[in-house]
Order: sequence, then C-alpha cells, then structure tokens
Amino acid sequence: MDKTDAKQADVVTIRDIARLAEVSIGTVDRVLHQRGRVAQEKVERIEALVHQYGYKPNLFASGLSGTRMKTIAVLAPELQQDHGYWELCLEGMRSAALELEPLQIRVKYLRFDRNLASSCVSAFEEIQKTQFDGLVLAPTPSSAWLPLLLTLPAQLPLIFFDTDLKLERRHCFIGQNPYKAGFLAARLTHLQVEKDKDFATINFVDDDQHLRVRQEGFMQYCHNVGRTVLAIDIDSADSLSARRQAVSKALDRDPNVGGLFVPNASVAEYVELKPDVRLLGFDLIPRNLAALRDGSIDGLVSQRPQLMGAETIRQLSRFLLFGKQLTETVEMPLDIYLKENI
Amino acid sequence: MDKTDAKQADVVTIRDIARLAEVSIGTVDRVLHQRGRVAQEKVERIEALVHQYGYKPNLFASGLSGTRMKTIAVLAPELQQDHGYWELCLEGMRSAALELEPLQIRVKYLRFDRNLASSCVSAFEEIQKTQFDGLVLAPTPSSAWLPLLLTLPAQLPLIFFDTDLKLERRHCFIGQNPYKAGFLAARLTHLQVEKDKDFATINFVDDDQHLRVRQEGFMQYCHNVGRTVLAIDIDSADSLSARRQAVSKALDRDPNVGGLFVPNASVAEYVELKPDVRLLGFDLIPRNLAALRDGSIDGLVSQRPQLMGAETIRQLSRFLLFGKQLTETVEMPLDIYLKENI
DNA sequence: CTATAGCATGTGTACGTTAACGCAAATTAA
DNA sequence: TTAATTTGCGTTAACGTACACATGCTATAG
Repeated sequence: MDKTDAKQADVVTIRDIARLAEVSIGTVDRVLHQRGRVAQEKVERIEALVHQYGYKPNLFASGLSGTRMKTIAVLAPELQQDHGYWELCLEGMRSAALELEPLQIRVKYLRFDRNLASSCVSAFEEIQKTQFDGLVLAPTPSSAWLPLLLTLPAQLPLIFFDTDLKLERRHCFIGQNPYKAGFLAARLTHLQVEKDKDFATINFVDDDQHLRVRQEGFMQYCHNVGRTVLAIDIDSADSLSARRQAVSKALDRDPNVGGLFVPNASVAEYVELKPDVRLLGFDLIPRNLAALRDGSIDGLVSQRPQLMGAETIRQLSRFLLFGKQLTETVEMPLDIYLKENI
Repeated sequence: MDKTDAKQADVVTIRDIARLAEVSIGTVDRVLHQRGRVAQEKVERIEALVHQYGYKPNLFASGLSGTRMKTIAVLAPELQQDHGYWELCLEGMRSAALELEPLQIRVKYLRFDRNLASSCVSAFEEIQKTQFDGLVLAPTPSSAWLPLLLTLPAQLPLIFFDTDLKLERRHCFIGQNPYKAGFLAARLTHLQVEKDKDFATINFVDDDQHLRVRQEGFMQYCHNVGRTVLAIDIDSADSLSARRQAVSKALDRDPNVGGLFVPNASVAEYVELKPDVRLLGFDLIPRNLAALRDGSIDGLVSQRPQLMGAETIRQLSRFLLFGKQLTETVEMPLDIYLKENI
C-alpha cells in the first residue's frame, strides 16, 4: 500500500516518441520546443504521435536539466499604503512562495510609492537590473505604468494584480469585480438598515477608477430598491479629524440616514460618529477586523487579499513550471464578513 | 530578463556535502535516508554539514530517480447523495489532480453508499486491492469506518474530509466548523427577518453529528438575540410532498414565523411554502444556486466544496512530494451567499 | 567540378538523487 | 584458525530532458 512501483508501462517518454517516429530524441526535442531545423514531414509525424500518445514531458526531468531558479518579480505599492491592504496581499504571496521554493521558484518583491510617478519609474528600473521570468504588477497609477510596460519583452508573462489595465500586449488580470463589489455592499447595507431610512456614502474626490466603479455598483443597487443615497464629498488628503467632522456634519444635516457606506478600507476611521447609523465598508484589514469584532463596524465586503496573492503566485508558477497558459482574467470571489464569520 | 542562469552558486548539492564531509555521496544518501550502515562519527559530521549549509534535496532530481507515480485514494459517498454536495467536492479534487498530474500524482476515486455499512466495507476492500500512498476519506457513518481504519498501516497519511473522527492514529481533518456555521446562519437569518418575528428550523430526526452541531450553533445565536425558534421535526426518508406538507402545516400553525432555516443542502425543497417567510439554508449546490438566483431562497451559508476538495488533494500532495507535515486541522472558511455574490 | 555554406539530423553528456551492487575490513561463529 | 556474517563505504547505472556539438547532406558559388 505504500510503495507504488506499479504501472509506468504506459508512461510515454520522448524516447518512445522518437522510436515511433523513427528519428532521434534530438529531433523530437527540437519539434517540442519549436527550435526549427526539422523537415516539415517529420514535424508532422512527430506532432501526430505526440498527440496520439498524449506525450507530456516529465516535469522532474525538465526541471532537473534546467536547474535554473526561476524568478518572479512583484511590484506593489508600499506596504503601509491603502491601510495595510498590500501587506496582506504580500503575505499571501509569501506563503505561496514558501511552498514553491523546492520547485526552484523564487519571488522578489519591490515596492513603490503609488502617489509618485518617479517612484514607479525607479522601481521599474531597479527590477530590470536583475533577471526575472515573470512579472506581477499592481499598476497604479496607470499613467505612470503604461509607458514603462511597453518596454517589456513581448513574451514575458505579465500579471496585473488588483487593478486591470487596457494593454495591447498579452497579459492576465487577477482581482475583484468592483461593480459587483459595490452592488453587494449595497445589498449588505440594505439588509442591516430599516427600510424607511436613507443611506449615506463617502465620495472620495481624489478617487481612482476602482472606487468610482464600486460607487456605481452601490448606487445602482440603491436605485433598484429605491433607497435614497446622500453622497458626502471627502478629500482623503485632509486630516482625520477634518474628515470625521465633515461626515459628522453631513449626517447631522440629514437625520434620516440609517447607514453609512465607506467604499474603501478606511472605513474604521469613521466609527462612532452617530450611534444609530450602521457602518459598512471594504477590506478585511486588521484594523477593520478589530472594529468588526467590537461591533463598531457592522459589515465588510472583502476580496481575500491573501488568497489573491497566493493565487497570483501559483498561477504564474504553473506557467513557469508546466507552461500552462495563464487564465486571462481571474475574478476573485467577494466575501461578506459579519461579526460571526471572521 | 528571460533566461535566468544566474546564481546557482549557492545551491548545495549532495555532492557538495559529500566533498565537505570527505565521504562519498552514497554515504551521505544513507545518512539522509537513515538507511544505516554509516559510522557514527561520519553521521554526525554529515548531519552537521547538512544543517550548516541548509542542504535540501533537489526535488526534481529525487522525483526523477524515483519516478514512481504516487497514488491518492479518495473514498467518498455516492455522488448523488447529499444533494450533489459530493459531486462538487470531487470536482475540486479533479481540478487539483489535473494540476498535479505532471508531478506524478494520481487520484483514484471510489464511492460508497453512506447509508449502507456493507457498502463501506466493500469499498474499503476494493481500494485495498491497489497500491496507494495516501487516503482521503469522508468517514460517514463513523460506526462503519472506525473498525476498518484500524487495519491501515500506521504511517499511511490519512485525511478526514468533511467530517472529523476521534482516532488514536495520526491523521488530519479538513472541513468546516459546524457550530460556527449554524451560528452564522442564524445571524444571516436574523438580518433578513423583521425583529418581531419568530424563526422556524427543520429538525431532521435522522440527522447526523454535523447537522446536530449546526442546529446547536443556530439555537445559541437565536437565544443570544432573543429570537423564538420553532423546531419542525422532519424525517428525511419521507416523500417530498409529505415533508413539504408537514412544514407547511407547522408554519400555518404559527403565523408569526418570518424565517425558515433548513440546516442542510435540501433547502431548495422547501421553497414557496409561504410568501412572506424568508428561506435560508446550506451549501451552494446547483439547485440552491438557481433558487438563490430567482429569489426563492434568500441566503445560504456554504463551505466551498470545490475549494475544500482541491485543498485536500494539494495538502496530501505536498506531503507526498515535499514530505511536508500535514496540518492537523484545516478549518475551511464559511461563506455567505446572497443573490449578488454568487 | 570542387569548395563552402547552411540545413537536417544524430550523439553525447550534464543535471542531482537514489539505491542496488560490490568490495574490503571488522566482527562473530564454528 | 577459518568460514561466515555484518558493517562501512564507494561506485555506478538509471531516471527523462535539454542542448551543445558533431556529422553528413544538399545546393550554390566560384
């Protein structure tokens, strides 16, 4: 029951294919790796046999002969930006990287300041100095990254993380669907607030694409169920107290508001403004987690940054190791967090 | 940027260790695999060097030399049992298995009738006929499985799937926490039902451990928030119409019930009994999914059977490939599903 | 017609680990 | 003391792939 030395009879090797095609393994190898220099007739013969016998190169053997450590480069915003969200993403990446270490996969992390285009450029230049076989990038702000990305070799696997970008070049995206996220957040708020009350939502004036689309989803649901929504304009560059005061004032002006929705991870900054206003927001960062636990936040929608990070590294590794084509878009599931399921 | 032939300078091989210890690789290998026949003095010298240089065998090389396909045996209830829940689990296993195929891992599935002890025995005997390197088992009913498990070799890795069992033997468990699941379901129901209404829950008289604990969690939450719960006894062996009628009658008797909670995947069988009673249940099986979509079910708690299946196979593979110790208990996250996040 | 590319193809070897094998020295049995 | 084990250790042949290199062939130029 322990040692399985059974059936390797049906395992097809490159040598089997060579024998069947009446050529050498070198020729088969050239066909497999499309290195040319093989007569068309033989190419076809070999490809047919490969298909017919379902030949798959032995991963161990190819790994052994290569023995070059593959490197994945990860470019993400500074850890403290976005309230620790990136920290969680990297945590997931690190755990996946740990698993993949014995498979000769290494992950190299580099950070940049997402408010500073120059920081993006220098991070990009920095990473170029070393060899890498795949790139994971959180491409914010897009204006800084787009020109840089054009300089990348066309065949280098590229994954956009968290934010998607329109780009000619072949790439893949892993992240959430912000519209659905906003829509779901609205539903969750709707559940928790008495039917005759209104909603308020914070509208960050410096917002990015992501937040905007989330808001759209939120508004659409509210519209569908006939909830009135008060949008409170806030500049996230303002001081915490100024922002709290602004929101507080707005809530006072409209006493019928029963739920406040903050479309990003900063939700914990708006706790305890008004006792009977439910507070909901985004992202299960430690601070929000604590607030959810103690009841000062009533619900969160989140996208499991750790899982997302781990999945990203795994996807890319699968490509690097098995040559498995990357899935164009991986839409990460949205989670609802209440006090009971954290 | 593509070919990384950089630094293998610091990769320590068995040959390096042998050279440093002034012995042959054969001796090092014997020490590494504890095959004996090495002088104590050299054992210590080698072990010290292995530790000092952090030598890790090259996975590719060991895989290559072994080349024996490792087999994982999976024993799970018939696919149609439990409303297709097992089907989803196997789906996840299959997808993980596909990924692992190139790593010489194979998964072999066998089904049994979980209502028939004799079926468990024969499935167990059947699986014994072939070689396997790890076993995944959904051990229901426990009375049938416990005696069989004693006959397994002590070092064979064993994972209990979905249901945990007390067992002397070393093993690992992957599944949900049913108490938390019930608790969460109650919270979800609580959110969707007006505060002055009561709850009803179906109490399957032939229930198993799982359902019982779920019910406990549900009851506890209701108790905490002061909701009255009407328990409706149902025998799941009865016909669908009989069961629907029984529930319907119970609901009619108590017109203040605003929410009905079904503690298992059969929830879709109780749709449209009373228009103003919210319906909540368990498990995102296709049928429930459809009912959630069209609004006849108002919420589900589920445990992502696919993810659970995939994770199980991955865990075991990690052990088989890397010798990575199995995590004792992997508690799968609970998900809340509403119409918007499916 | 020979020299010389350039292309099609085969050969050989490294990659690191594993474990069977074989030899010698040490120990035990007869 | 000799024969038979046991112990300690080194050697070596896989494992399947990848790729550098060698070989032989064809076509074209001189």
